Amino acid sequence: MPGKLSNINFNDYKPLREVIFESLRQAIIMGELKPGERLMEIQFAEKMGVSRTPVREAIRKLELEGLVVMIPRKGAHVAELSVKDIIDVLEIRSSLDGLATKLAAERITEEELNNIKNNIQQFAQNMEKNNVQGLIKKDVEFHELIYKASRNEKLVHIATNLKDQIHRFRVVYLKDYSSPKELVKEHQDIYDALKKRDGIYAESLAGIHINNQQETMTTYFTKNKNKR
Amino acid sequence: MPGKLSNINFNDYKPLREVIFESLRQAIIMGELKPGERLMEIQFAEKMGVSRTPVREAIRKLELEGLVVMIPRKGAHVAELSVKDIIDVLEIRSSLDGLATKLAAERITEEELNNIKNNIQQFAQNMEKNNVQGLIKKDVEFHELIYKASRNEKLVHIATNLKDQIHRFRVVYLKDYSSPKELVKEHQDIYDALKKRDGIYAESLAGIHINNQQETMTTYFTKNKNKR
DNA sequence: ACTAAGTATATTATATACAAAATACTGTAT
DNA sequence: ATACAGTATTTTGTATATAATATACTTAGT
Repeated sequence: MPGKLSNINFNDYKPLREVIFESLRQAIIMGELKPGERLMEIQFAEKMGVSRTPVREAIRKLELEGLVVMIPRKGAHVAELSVKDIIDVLEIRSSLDGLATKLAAERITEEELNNIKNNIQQFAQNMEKNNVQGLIKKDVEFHELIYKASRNEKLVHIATNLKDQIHRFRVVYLKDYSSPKELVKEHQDIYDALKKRDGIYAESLAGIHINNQQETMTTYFTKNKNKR
Repeated sequence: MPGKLSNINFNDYKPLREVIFESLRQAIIMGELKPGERLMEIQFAEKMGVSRTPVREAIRKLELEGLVVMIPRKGAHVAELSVKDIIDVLEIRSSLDGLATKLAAERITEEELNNIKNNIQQFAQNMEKNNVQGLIKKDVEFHELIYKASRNEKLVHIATNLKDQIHRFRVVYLKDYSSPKELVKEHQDIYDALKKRDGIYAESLAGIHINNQQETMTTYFTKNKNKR
């Protein structure tokens, strides 16, 4: 068989519902669809030039993921984000990041350690350039790298979901209230612990790292209470 | 307004898709639908006397929950359970049970503590009667009580999902390989720590509790390796 | 018997249709 | 103006229809 053909994947068909699912999901995570905003099937179907059926199926999945709330016979709307919700998510993340980092300390490869090293470097570069969007991206990536190194797919899945649930909000507060310098220091410390394969220390550092974020976030909310 | 009427909830309408979702979900968790078994829309639709539409929507949700795997254009089947999957789930549970128990130590009410006390008592009764089904039920309930006391709804949601993903399997191994006496002791210790509001100790006990289950499970698999 | 091509059947993916409920609108009475 | 009843419109929930793909079933050739 000619080499070229073997590179083509004939099985990359993706159902419409999946495309729509990812599209709506992204729109919610990125804040284009605001919390509380109604999701009307016909509207999306027409905008995308498809029928209601695949849109409905996409919304069902988003509902289970917690990004969308359904009220029978009334329809779906983007899930609201209360302060309690965000604290709840960060509480869980603190624990799961600890676990992921502990597992990563046992299972991470040299290559993966290098990827993390590079990530920290790039984070620092974005910091110098005052590139907030880039900072967020690299911060998200840092945690993804560690989760992947844990070799626990379900853990990756849950963490991704939790991260996405509060991403809309992170964009807001990370911009104004966190200090990237501290973040980069914390990332560096975690990396060092991973490199030394010190699971217990890495675990506690990761937990503290998220707890710090929780505090930053709480500060943000007490200062901006009036805006709500 | 007459008192009687106010007790009636006119808003208890549940869409068919939800009924079907829960029904299929239960069938998978309880093992009536076996891992790998195909889920064909028409079949279920006819059996339940409905159209394919609500069945499809139910399956989409089950897919996101991880109980069902979809292959485009080929259909859905009940997710298989590898040993790795179960270890992964228990790894996460160990961490989350620790978290839930720590939080519960801070937030649990006297009434909830009593419920746990009763639960342990009932567990012991089932043990004397050699009632395996009852044991499993009370064991599940014990953990549910603690999760609820954590006052973190998302944590409850995730833990429920994880629990259900491996429930089919638990039924098998808990019957033959775990020693209820140790379980009751561990539950009792966790209860004592909660009562004393000793979060740190309660957390570590809860983690160990799940790790023990993981070991029991590993033993089960090494002994039954040939059967697979 | 075993394979391969061709055909029939079953199943999924999507679109459309229709009933029932929710929402928006309109006009009337106060 | 405000509240309310009644109607029109929109939207959801479910059923059905249709096209495309996948699976099962022949049957011819070896």
